[in-house]
Formats: sequence, structure tokens, C-alpha cells
Amino acid sequence: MTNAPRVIYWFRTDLRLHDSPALAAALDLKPECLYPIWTWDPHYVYRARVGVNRWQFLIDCQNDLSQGITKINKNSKLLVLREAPQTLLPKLFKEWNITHLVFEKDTDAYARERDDKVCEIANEMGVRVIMKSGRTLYDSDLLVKTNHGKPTMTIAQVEAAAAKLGKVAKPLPAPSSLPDPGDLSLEFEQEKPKSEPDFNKSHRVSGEGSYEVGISGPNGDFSVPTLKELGLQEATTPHRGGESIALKILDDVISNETFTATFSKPSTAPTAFEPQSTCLTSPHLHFGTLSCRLFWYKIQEVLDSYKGKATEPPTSLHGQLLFRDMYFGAQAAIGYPFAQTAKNDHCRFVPWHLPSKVDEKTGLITGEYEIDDPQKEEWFKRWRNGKTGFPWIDALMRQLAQEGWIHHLGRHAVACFLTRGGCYIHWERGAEVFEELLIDHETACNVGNWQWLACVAFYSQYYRCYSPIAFPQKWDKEGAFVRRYVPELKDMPTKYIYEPWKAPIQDQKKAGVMIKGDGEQEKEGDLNLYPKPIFDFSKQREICINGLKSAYSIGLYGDSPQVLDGTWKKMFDDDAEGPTQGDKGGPAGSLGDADAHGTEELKPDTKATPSKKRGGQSTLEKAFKKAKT
DNA sequence: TAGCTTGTTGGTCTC
DNA sequence: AGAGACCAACAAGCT
Repeated sequence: MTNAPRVIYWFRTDLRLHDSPALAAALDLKPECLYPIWTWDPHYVYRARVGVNRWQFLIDCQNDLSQGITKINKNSKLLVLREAPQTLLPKLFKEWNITHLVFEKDTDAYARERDDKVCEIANEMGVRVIMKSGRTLYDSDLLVKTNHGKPTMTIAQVEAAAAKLGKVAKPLPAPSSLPDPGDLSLEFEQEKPKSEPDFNKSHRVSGEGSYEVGISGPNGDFSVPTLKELGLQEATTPHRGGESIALKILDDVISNETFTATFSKPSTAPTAFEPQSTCLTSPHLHFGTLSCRLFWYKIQEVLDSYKGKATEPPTSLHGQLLFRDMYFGAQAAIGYPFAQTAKNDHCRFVPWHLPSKVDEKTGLITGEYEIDDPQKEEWFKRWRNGKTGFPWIDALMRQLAQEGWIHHLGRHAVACFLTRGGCYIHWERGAEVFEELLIDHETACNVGNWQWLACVAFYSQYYRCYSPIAFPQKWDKEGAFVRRYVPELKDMPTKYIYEPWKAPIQDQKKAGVMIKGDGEQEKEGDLNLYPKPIFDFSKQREICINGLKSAYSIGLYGDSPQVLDGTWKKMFDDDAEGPTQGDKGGPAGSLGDADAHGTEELKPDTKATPSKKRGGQSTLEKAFKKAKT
């Protein structure tokens, strides 16, 4: 009888009320009722890597949003529904007599696939879908289109495309009123998800139970699940989520005009803690509790009235937001392969240790990897656990595990160390650890930065290598940061704080710590133990640089036929760093049996040979002669 | 065309 | 203390 719209507003990575073009579009419909929902997606619960700190942050955001909604309309709140959106939404459309589904566009590969499916069903059921861009400064698909249809790989490309697209959209105010939701009956069966494989099993102390209590939660009130329901221990991060916190951080940043106008990322200290040297807005941008466009214009207001010399992109605060758009543009154009080497035409192929297994049917990495060398697996575990014996690296990795956040340059240091500047281990291993532990993890930025640091895309100056000893001394001669996060070393003399293995035994004993073993044993008598370094850094650095030099001269990319069929091994010297021995190789660097693909002769691959001075062998010989000296 | 500049964020030395 | 030269040498865009 009524033509008034009945609208579901589907919150995802836009957990805010201010500056939401999608929410504004929903309200423009003048709906008779508005259901603000969150679908508790098993993909996120089981298949994405999400550590306890990011769960806490998400739950904070949801609770704060729900309270924010209730503040505007006491009859409304965030309705959390525990089922996959692909199966749940069609049932809700019917049950609640929905006319419109509205949400913010998400260009992550899985999100696109999910949303395509939902749109298809909605169309079939006669439900109109409204999707608005709002996660980035510019609609990532438009950015790509304006960049001649190509992934945005440099800031110059982003700036050129942005100039054509015009100014960033002005932020919208939060709504002053919200319609009531309609009838909340749920007369249908809950479809429970398959819990295996569960990538987050290692974090659970009891079974995951967020689907065991029905669609609307244990009290039937659509409550936000708790960590306990997820079987998780308490979070350890001091950083908390929610729109109200995000807006307060923004106010604090903006009220410091000098900080805002003269911000220059490369000169902020990665060793600063309590407080850190940057504004820590990244998790709020990820969960959408802070609009990047509001941030943009608040910065602009400061710049407009600032009398001194302000910094500019790419190092300025505006520059940081442009980088985010760059990575989103790259991901939007490349899709699923963006997060991996296999089939990624913009990612250089390097024969890293611990390569991913690739599903031959889908072409996607499975989350498992090959252990080509047990020593490298040990290095990887010790890196992951903050026990490499390099205090700067270990302090950062322990800060990551405890707090879910480390400074951008700290991320550079540990990423370079794991990949091209130390362990020569696959950047996909590192990206997975960051995915699990970072509270601000978003695939586009995480993967993009790992590719940058590994010098496989975005960046290529692999001879510029971060030293775990010299680099932190630029900001923290005394080693206060190390002393904070590696307490075993808190009394180590400053002279040895970044290389404690050089401290004489007497100095070690005086400091209450022995530099001994591999980090397994924590104490010996009264003395703490801190591990010996996993390797001689300068030797490994040399090996890595030579490895990169040979991989660059061979010039393969993730989509090169030799990479996909495993014949890449024939192009590398057996003695080259990485699993290059023999002639059997799997797709994209894994060690699987390549026989199934035949042993056809290598043909010169035009796409894979952009370099004029390709031809490898002499370069290789030179490289390895040098490595020996 | 070959050479120059630029690219968010290196290390080491000198002044 | 901080800037500049040099190290060794990548890619892309420009002239």
C-alpha cells in the first residue's frame, strides 16, 4: 500500500556518520524506515587474518557507531546480523519488505566479488542498489580511468589524474535525524558458515562461537559480538576505535597548526613512543571512522591561514592521503593479483625464499608456503616473534604484536630486513604477518608498501638498504625505544644497544643479560638471555643486493609465462640466492612439480624483457664474484 | 638520442 | 648539528 522506500543501510568499512556520501544518498530517499546493519561475515571471521587487536578495534568502532545512531534516534542502533551477506541479505529483503539497499563502494578484490553477487540477487528481487564512493579522496575506479585505465603506480600519476578530476569532494555533515528501523522479525533459518579453514585459530583460547547464538546474538538484540564470543583473549593494544575518538584525534592534530602545516613524513621519528611522532589516524581511515576528505579539508584550512613555509606532497599530510589513493587505485585496477606475485603484471619476480603455494585452479595464493630451506623458516619465525638478535628489528616486531601499530619508517625497517635487505624471504610472508597484526591493515596499502619495500613494484632502488644498526641512531642514539620494547636490554650500555653481541661478557653480566642462543630460552640463572643475531648483516645485505641485481637483469614479472609454468628456474644461475637450484619449479616461485607443464624451450618474452642490458650471465658472474670478495 | 632529472623516508664521510 | 658530496647505479619521463 505504501510507496515509501524501506531502506537497508549496509555499514562496512565506513563506520561513521559524518561525511558519508552513501548514507546521505540513503537519507535522500526520504525512507519510511532505515535499517542500519552490519553483516558478520565469516570471510572476515575465518578467512582473513585478523588478530585480537584489530578485532578489538572493530568492535570499538561498531559500539561507538551504534551509540552515535542512538543519539540521533533513540529507536535506532547498529543491527549486527550474524550471517554471510550473500545469503542473509536476500532473506532480509523479503522479510523486511526492502525497496533499497545502500552502501559505500569497496574496491578490495573480495569485497567486489561479494558486492557483485549481492547486487545480482538484489536486481533479481527488484531491490534497488545505491552504491557511492566514499572510502578514498577520489573514486578509485575513476582515478584509474583518468590514469588512462592503468593502475596508479606513482604519486605523479595520482596528481595528474586528480588535476583532471577536479577538487576532492567537500565533506558532508553527519545527519541530524535518522528514520526508525521497521519491524525486526527474523522468521527464517540462520545459515551457519563453514568454520574451516580458520586462519585465526592460533589466536583463539576457546572455540569461535559468534554464530552459535543465532542471527541476532545471545540476547536477540543485534548486539556487537564480544572477543569472548570469538574465543579470543583480551586485546593488548592501547589504541582504541570509534568515530568519536577519531574526530577528537583529528581536532588535536589540526589544532597544532605547525605540526599540520610542516609535517614531513621522512623526518618523523620511528623511535618515538608515548606519544608517537605521527597522528595515528591510519586505523580510523581504514575502518572509515574518519573521512579522508574531512581530513583533507581540515588540513587545507590550516594551510590557507599558515604564514610560514608549509610542506607539500608527497611528504606532507596531504601527500600521505594521496599515497593511500595511489595504492587503492593500483588495487582497483589489478584486482586479486595485486595482493600476490602470481599473475601480477606489475610485480617483479624475485626467487625469494619461502614462496607461496598457488592454487592452480584459481591462480591465487593459498596462504600456505613452501619451506625451501629450514634455516630461512627459522629466520622467518624469529623475525615474526621479535627474536632476530637485532634489537631495532625485535623492538619493532614486539611493538607490532603488542600494540598493532608501528611507525611507517619502522615498517620500512622490518620489511626491508625480511626481504631484500636481510633474509631474502618472500614479501608475501611479511604482508601476511602485517595483515594479522596491524590494527590499520588494509590490503591496498599493506600490499603496496610491501611491494615498495621489497623493490618488486613502486620502488626499485634496492641498493638503498636500511641498516638495523645505523638507521635508528638517526633519531634515538640512546636506544630508548629498544629499552622500552626489548626489556632484556634495558640496562645495556648505549654503545652496544643496537649491536649487543659486541658487548664484552663483563658488560653483558653487568647489564643483567647474556647474548646467547636463539631466543628459545629466556633465562639462565639470574641472567636474562637475548639471542645472538641470526646472521652477519653486512654479508646478507651483499647477498640480497646481488640477488636483486640478478632478478632485475633477468626481468621476469608475476605474469611472465616462465613464472607461471615453473621454467623460471632455468633462467637463474643454480648458485643464485633463493630456491633456484635444479630445473623444477612451480607457479610463481613455489617449488611444485613443473613436469605437468612440459619442458618446452624458453622463448624470449617481450613483456618480461624490458631491460636493454638483459642477458644475465655476465651480470650474474660479476655479481657473484663480487659477493665472494 | 643520450643524457638529464626526479623519485616521500640509506650509509658514510667531511666540513 | 646539519648540510652536501659521494657511494653505486634502479626506472620513468623529459628534452
